[in-house]
Amino acid sequence: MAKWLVKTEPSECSIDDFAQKPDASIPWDGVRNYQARNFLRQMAEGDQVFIYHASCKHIGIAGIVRVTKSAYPDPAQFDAESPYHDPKSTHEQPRWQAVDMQFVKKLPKLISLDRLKNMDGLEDLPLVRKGNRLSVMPVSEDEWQRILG
DNA sequence: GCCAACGTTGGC
DNA sequence: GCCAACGTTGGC
Repeated sequence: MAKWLVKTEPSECSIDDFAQKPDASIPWDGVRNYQARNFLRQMAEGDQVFIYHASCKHIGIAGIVRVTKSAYPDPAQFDAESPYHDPKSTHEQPRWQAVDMQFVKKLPKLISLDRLKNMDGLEDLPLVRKGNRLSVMPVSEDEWQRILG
């Protein structure tokens, strides 16, 4: 079972939004980057995912969710009213995918970006590399355990 | 296919 | 709010 990390602005969707509806599957949509999309496509039901809070006061990994539905066409791409609308996308050949995710747990204490940067064994994690903007990335089992450890 | 211009991300 | 880094767009 693979492990992942996704970035989010907590003002948009935070770990608390998942925690408030622990039984609900929440769509993870709006990914509009090809590399991130390709990782979304690889997600399988049951995969665990770190929720990373970005562009906010307390930056870092805030909790864990799991994939409840693997990739399907992101409805927002067809919605002309949506900020995620993509006029070049068609139902026949949708460009963008979404997955559904469900709450697993909130970490007792947020793991800050600063701590992640100073942790051994995370050198290959795109998150801590300078200038990296990838919003969906794989996390190896070893990296996952080091982060939780 | 190149690359300059532009837009976005995201830490600080 | 600033700005470095990066991705995308579009003219040529």
